[in-house]
Amino acid sequence: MDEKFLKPYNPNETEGRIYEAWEKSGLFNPDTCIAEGVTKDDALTFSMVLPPPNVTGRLHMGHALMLAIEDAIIRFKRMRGFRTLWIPGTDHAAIATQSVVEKQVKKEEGLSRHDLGREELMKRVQAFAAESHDTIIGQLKTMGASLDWSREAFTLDETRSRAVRTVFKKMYDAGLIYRGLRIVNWDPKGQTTISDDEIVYEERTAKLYTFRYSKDFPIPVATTRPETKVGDVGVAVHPDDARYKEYVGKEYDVVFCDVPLHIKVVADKDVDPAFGTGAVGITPAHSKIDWEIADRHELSHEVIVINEYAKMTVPGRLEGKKVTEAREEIVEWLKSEGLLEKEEETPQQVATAERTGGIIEPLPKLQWWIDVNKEVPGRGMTLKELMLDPVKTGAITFVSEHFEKVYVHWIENLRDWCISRQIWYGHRIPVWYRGEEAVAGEAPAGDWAKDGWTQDEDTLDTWFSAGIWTFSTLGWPESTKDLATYHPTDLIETGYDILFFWVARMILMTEFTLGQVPFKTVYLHGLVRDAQGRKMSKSLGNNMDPLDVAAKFGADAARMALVVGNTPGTDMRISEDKIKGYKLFANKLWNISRFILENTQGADLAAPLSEQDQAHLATLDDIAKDVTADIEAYRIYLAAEKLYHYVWHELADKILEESKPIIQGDDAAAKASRQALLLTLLDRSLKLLHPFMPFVTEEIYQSMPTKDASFLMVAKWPEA
RNA sequence: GCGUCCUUAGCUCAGUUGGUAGAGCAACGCAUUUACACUGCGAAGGUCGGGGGUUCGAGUCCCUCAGGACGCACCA
Repeated sequence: MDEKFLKPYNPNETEGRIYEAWEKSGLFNPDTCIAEGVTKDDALTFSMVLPPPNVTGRLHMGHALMLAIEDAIIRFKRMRGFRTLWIPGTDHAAIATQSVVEKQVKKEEGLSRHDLGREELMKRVQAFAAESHDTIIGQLKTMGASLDWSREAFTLDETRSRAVRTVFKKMYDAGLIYRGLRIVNWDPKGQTTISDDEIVYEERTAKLYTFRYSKDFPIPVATTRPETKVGDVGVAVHPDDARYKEYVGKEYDVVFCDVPLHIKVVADKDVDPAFGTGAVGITPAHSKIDWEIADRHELSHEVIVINEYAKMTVPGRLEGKKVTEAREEIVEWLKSEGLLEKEEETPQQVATAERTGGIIEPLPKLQWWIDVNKEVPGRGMTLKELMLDPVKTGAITFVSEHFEKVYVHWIENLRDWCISRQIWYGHRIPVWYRGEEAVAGEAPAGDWAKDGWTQDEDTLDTWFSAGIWTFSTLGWPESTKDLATYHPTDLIETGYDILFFWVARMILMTEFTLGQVPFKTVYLHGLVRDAQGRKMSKSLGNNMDPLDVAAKFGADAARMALVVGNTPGTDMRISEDKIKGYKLFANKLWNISRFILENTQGADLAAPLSEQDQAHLATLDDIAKDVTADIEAYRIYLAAEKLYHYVWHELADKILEESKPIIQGDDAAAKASRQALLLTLLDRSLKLLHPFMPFVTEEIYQSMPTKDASFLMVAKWPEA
């Protein structure tokens, strides 16, 4: 027996060394597996992309959970003989990354991005991204992820950039990408547009003011934003509202807080007669719904009274004031003029930017959009329908079916996707202008700048490049062998919090570009919370660093703790106590091995098994059958638990105890049978446990007399 | 407002297609130079949120009520 078993299992001495050996073997790469005869040339494929972590810093426990699940599945498939590919990569994460660096520069040097300029800021961001990338790759390896590093990708590298430009052009030519002036979600803090999904609503109480534009104006109007009223061009009431019927169509000129306004009364069914006074002041430039109402009634869109810095632009007393100051000023003015009729508290959902926390200012802006309601040429369906179709037909299934309902509900409410951002880090919009001319896709031939062309200043939403990840990582737009072999991928595994951001966008982009689903199955995991059930956050100081956890208890223990009993789609709680329990389990397995190896020296593996021992073998066969079915059905939380239970309470507590007198006894046949049994049971247990605890099982396997492959990682899965 | 999920042992959670309730941790009793930086054995603990229905049979399906979490939404 190897002397290493005389000491308790020490993951710190083992895990790094094992990972290095795996990596060196090249067996994470399916091509090597085929070359070495581990995988058959014509084996079924199983492919998966790693959801690329943002290059914004370090990995958290959510990432560790993701890796534990995905690596378990990939290792299982690899051992079962599948041609298995798991592609690693990282995401440039546009706004997220740029804002981290901007904050850093502001803090350390007191400079804004405009002080630095586009080129210099990009240098800083790229340096930061490179550093984050290296940290993240190290963390992925620490967790034991068996990713094929030869195929690593980055959402902003050359191959992926080309894919982005190609998809953009294809959509542009199909008339699905358009440039349009609309009300956007403007983040004054981040100085960029954001999509609807990047908004976080915060519940606050606001004041609802009821007022009249002037003493002789016939209709009182309610608002929570008096400062926007200097931009009003109309008042809308419900068509059936008897109170105001006589005024519909009439026009009024008023002077409101020194600003001359021309107000037309219109009837629109979107107005709720029961709310406030049943009349809405229409501010087309600073409210989405007002813009639409103005559209329907041919009211002017031109009146803009707030700028990108959330400051007033109307000439006079309000000019240059922040919106909050202007609000107070106007309320004072209304009071002094006797125009304020009521002031009441009302609950309000304030739209804020997810990344910066800035309060969203709706502004009209010329932006790039993806039209989700227009028929896709040649497909007979809109993008919305293309997103729904594979889910409805079952081409894509969700591991927890209820997410299918959530997904459908979201799509039913989906509007056009704003894809342009006014930041610098990301894929520059591939459109070049010269006068009235515009070309999309690739830059005009020759020295285009000299020829009078300029490229669009904006960059693309980071989810645009993330949306094509399943095929851009396989080399598209080249028709590569990888693409033909591994796409559609089999499984996407990610957090439910990015179902809309990412999963939905991948379905959209892939259906459009390839006419394929990006993946066949969606497995969504929940949030990792602390022992009290709170979200982990910097401000609470309850963050757990996967690296610290791995250093203290071992990556195997962390992985087991994250997987056992954690049903897909539901949040889980993690504590050091729980992880410690699985460190003890690793040690238990270690000692089981020590006992078995110590007591089976020189044993005959082919010895005939007694009836009792055959029964023990059959028990494990049943477990193996169960576990295989569980993992195939993505119930890996059950598989891991069953194995834990078997190894500890069946193999150790019952069979090992029962074996002591047999091995020390005089019945040579019984002893030989039992020795062969113990080695077989241990061998199979190691194989079954490997996907969940890859390091300790590999380390033991290397000392097993039953060793039948270079690495346990590529040993054959025990099929009953 | 629309939608989704949760409520099972003191705590955290399982319970795959309906067949007389399970695990981990905690707590209790006992054992222990044992393969085990500990571990083993044993006992205890639940009217499965309330009510109703379908069924030979419901933690599991349907309805309803209550409490909690979350997602979406242009209520000015």
